[in-house]
Amino acid sequence: MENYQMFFPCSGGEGLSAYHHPDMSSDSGSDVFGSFHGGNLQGNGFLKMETAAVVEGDRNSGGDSYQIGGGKKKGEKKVRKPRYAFETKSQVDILDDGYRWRKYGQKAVKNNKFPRSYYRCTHQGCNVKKQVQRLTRDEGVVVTTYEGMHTHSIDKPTDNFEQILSRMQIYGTSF
DNA sequence: CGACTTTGACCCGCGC
DNA sequence: GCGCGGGTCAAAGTCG
Repeated sequence: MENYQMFFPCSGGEGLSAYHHPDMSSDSGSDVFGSFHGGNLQGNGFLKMETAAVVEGDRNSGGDSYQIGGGKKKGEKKVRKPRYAFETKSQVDILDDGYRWRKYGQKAVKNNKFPRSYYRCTHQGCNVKKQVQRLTRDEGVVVTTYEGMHTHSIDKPTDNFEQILSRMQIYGTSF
């Protein structure tokens, strides 16, 4: 939990640099994930994004009255906050996307023997959460689920991953 | 000394 | 109503 940074930003730029965003000016959000499915990152095998599933889509994600255990629904009928699940092939659990995350919990999942970690953006007024879970079948696959959207600029300049994050923001605001 | 991780307990929704 | 599973809080500890 100390040298994950070495994997990602600059040193591990190979995997990230492989992801070339064609021309993402402001076409359409759906095209974003189209790129993900295209498997542009598979070139290296170090980092690969394949699945991007939007579980929930909602109107407000930034300044909603988020209450703990108040009205959280995970069903498909009741939408609360947009959630984006990314299946990422990585050796490390922590995917440093440039933002600052603070771990606030860790629970063992029933179906997985690996615990799921809960992270929260440490920026003020930013209620973005993310949870990282490793698959039991493939310990090299990490599922990162983002919840909410960042209302601030990126904290740390990461090579090209920043652009990926930008894309995610664009896609998120579309909802 | 500040920021962050760890870990147990608590809370809540849901199924039985 | 109870138990289970999942999500979050908060105190204490750790690291830079």
